[in-house]
This record gives sequence, C-alpha cells and structure tokens, in this order.
Amino acid sequence: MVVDDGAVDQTFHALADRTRRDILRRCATGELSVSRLAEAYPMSFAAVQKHVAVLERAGLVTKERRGREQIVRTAPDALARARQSLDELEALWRGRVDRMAALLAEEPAPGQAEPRRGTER
Amino acid sequence: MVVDDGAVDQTFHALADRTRRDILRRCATGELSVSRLAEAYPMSFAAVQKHVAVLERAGLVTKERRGREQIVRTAPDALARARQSLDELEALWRGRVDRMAALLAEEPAPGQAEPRRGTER
DNA sequence: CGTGTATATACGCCGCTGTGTATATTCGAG
DNA sequence: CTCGAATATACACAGCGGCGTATATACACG
Repeated sequence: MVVDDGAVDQTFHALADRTRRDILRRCATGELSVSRLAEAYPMSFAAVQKHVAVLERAGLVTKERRGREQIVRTAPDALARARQSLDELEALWRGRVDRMAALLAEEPAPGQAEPRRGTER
Repeated sequence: MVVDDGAVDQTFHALADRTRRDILRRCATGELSVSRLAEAYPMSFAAVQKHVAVLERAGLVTKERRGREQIVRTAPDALARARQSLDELEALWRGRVDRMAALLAEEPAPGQAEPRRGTER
C-alpha cells in the first residue's frame, strides 16, 4: 500500500498551478483534445501540452488516442488519493493518532527522521 | 471570492513537499517548537525554519509564542479548503456541472478569461 | 506515397525554491 | 542590564519549472 511517497509530491505539485487545475476542471466536464485545450489559454501550445504532461505524470489525467487527436480526461483516482492524504492529516489533527499511526509510518521524514514521536528523550 | 485563487496555489505548493507534510503530521499530533522540529530532520535549522515559514504563509500552520519558543500547530482551515477544492473537482467529474458552475467561475483561466491578475505575490 | 494537422521533443531563458553557512534579532533567565 | 537560547534574516548557489520558439514525430486522408 503505502501511498508511494513521491507520487504524492507529484500530485500536489501538479495541483499547485492555476492553469493545471483549470485543465482538470475542463476535462472533468467534457472530453477535450490537447489542441482544443490549448485554444483556451493565452500561452503557447507547447506550454499547455507540458502542463498536460505534468498532470499525466502525476496520474491526474489520462490520454486516449482518438483518430489523430489525444483526448484528455481526468482520472479521479489520483484525485481521491490526494484527498485521502488530506483526510489523513485532518484525522490526525482530530486526535485519531492511535488508528492513524500505521498510516503515519508510511511516509517517514526523508533522510533520517523516524516516526517515533513520544519516545524521544 | 471564496477560495482566493493564489491561496490555493500556495496551499498545494506547500503540500507538495515531503518534509513539509511530515511537519504537518508532527504538529498535528503534538505541539512542537521550531527547534524541536528541526532536530527531527537531517537538514539545517534554517531550512526547517523556512519550511515552517512556507507552511505558515500558506495558512497551514500557525505559530504561537510560548516563553522564548514558537509553538507550531497545524491550522486545519487551509487543509479543509484544499480538500474542498479537490471535492469540487471530483464533483465536477461526476457531472454535477450545473450546481458547480458558480464555483467554477471562481478561478477562471489565468490570463484571458479574467481581468484580475494582480492577487498573486 | 505526400501533405497537412496534431502532438511531442529540443533548447534556451529566467525566476523561484531548497539548501547551506553566517549573521542579526528577539526574549526569558538571572 | 547582560547572556544565551530560540528564531529570523541575509547572502550564495545549484537545480528545477514554466515559458517561448523551433523542430521532430505520428497519423489521417487523399
């Protein structure tokens, strides 16, 4: 299981951009090709294409060939995982430490920090 | 109004870092000073302090003076707003376009569909 | 096949971010 | 008031990310 550390990074990073969130919204309501998407933004086609690529690497959208176009559609799985990550944090904050301890261990501090809170000194 | 465009950027960007998410978790379970937090990570104190600053600017944590220490605690409001943003996206994907249309208008395409571009840093 | 459209890649530019070390500031303790 | 701990800021520097323009690939259609 383990939410796969780096994937969360990619997901949130992909979400931390206005244009990309807007792309997600547009693709959530209807199916759109990349070029169709690009028409909606004041930047170059390549820029939009790269935004889509970032979303795709994060697993937030999938592309499907349709004729000579690539249809972009949102993949709510990654979205749900991101939400679950936030839910975990909120649950932690509410004091559900006991039940969430296992989840906490899934993503320890990078490098050396260990999730051993309470035992130190 | 509502979600305040750039704030979402900051929130997700703050969440898109392993160390910062870990800080959030630690501060969700117990109150910790900045120096206490810094001890848990293999990086310099200044680096951790800046991570906390990023979280603070995003509204994800608050600091409170206690003696000569600054106690960091998670502020679930921003967390809830981020989650709400994801919920909106999921709802959109499920076809609730009608009811979500108003929410959609909150964050239009950057650059051309909206005159106000000055809110971000 | 050849041609045009759709998408991807290459390369460069610039600003921001994460990190470090070093220094400044704040504030309780005595 | 002085001292030291806790925190913040300053400066530097490598790396990445977003953007553009230009070029390469893929693919439908004659």
